[in-house]
Amino acid sequence: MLELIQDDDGVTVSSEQLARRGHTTAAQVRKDLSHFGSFGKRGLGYGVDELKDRLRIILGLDRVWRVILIGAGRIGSALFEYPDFKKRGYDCVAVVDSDPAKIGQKWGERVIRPAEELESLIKELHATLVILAVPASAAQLVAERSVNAGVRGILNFAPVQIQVPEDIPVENVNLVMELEALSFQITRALTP
Amino acid sequence: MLELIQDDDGVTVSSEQLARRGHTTAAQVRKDLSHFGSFGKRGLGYGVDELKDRLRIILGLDRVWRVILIGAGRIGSALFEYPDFKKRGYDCVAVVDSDPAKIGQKWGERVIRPAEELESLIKELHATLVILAVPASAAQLVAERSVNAGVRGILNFAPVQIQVPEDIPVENVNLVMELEALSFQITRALTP
DNA sequence: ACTTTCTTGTGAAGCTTTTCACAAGCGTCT
DNA sequence: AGACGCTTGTGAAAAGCTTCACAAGAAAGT
Repeated sequence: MLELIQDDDGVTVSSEQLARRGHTTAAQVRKDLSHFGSFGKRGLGYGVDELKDRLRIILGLDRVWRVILIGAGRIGSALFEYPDFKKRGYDCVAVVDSDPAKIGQKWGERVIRPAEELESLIKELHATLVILAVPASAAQLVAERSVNAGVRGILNFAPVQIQVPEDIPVENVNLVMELEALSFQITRALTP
Repeated sequence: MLELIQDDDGVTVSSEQLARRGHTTAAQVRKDLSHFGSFGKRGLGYGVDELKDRLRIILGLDRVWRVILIGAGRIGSALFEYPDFKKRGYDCVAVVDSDPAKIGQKWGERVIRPAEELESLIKELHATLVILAVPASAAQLVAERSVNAGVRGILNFAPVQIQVPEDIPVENVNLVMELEALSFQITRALTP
């Protein structure tokens, strides 16, 4: 299991220390990292700087990802304001919405564009990812349009399972499902 | 793996059909469901109504969960406005924030309460879950306070791993991590 | 140089999850 | 009633993942 390594100011860090932070075991950390080559130093651990660099490359964070935000509602605005979005290598190159009242509004430096321009924006701005922050009813169509225009991955906040070609990764974030997972765990703990 | 079954208007539904919706396999669906008893009909599939009822009970959705929203910022407001929050059995019984400028504001029928009242609100309103929509720096402390006051589960939107007793389930939602998962998958597909 | 103390990388063992495969059951049609 | 077409439930096999355990290497002290 891949866990994000939080910032650390030591010079080296051992698998044991990483395990505690990442809520896993030392053996697990070592096995995970060994899949990507062996860059630890025996007796010492992993060099923090080297580890960060390697992870950056492994996760594909050595490049800037161009993202289009689809949907300028509450969720969209929450995401847009997310503190270290750009710092982490994600550049929101456009915001689109289908509501005429919102089109033209300025969000920071971005002007909200009409949804019709989605395809042309993806192509012209070379966007690689889209964030779907639209109502469930619109999600599937917008996802298809995005993929057809060349998007490579989708972060889906709409509470539906969208169907796209297998080679397009989709990450789903669904408040109600997360809550249901909690409900299930608590319920199961009560009735064994 | 448990997948939520979307609405369906047929009378029965087969494991095959469920598998397609849930992005899994027919055998998987049958095995999952069989853990909770055998209520399918051979040759036909599962009765849609019975399936819904059973899942509702299994997931613990036959009761109303009392939720307190901690943090009335962008993310908090997006969650609060989530369409079928109450319809799905979650009742947001209070909203708290530490910003004096926000305290006293009305969100729908709820008045934003000061963060100091967290413990007393949890106890008085018998809240079972909290949604953490606070900055990363405040998350751990607020989580501990919530657990000590009797909360049973946490939905964490702060971009940190919080540490709580093992018997308290935590679901994490972290925008940047989700994006990094996409980055990783796309990168891996490009460099095999 | 040698011993001690760490810690990695990794084969092997153990465990969990997923897939396969098929008997058994249900409904329909003849 | 019997044959046929479907679909479940579930052992058994396969695949995947986690933990164990330990040789091998690296620094530091003697």
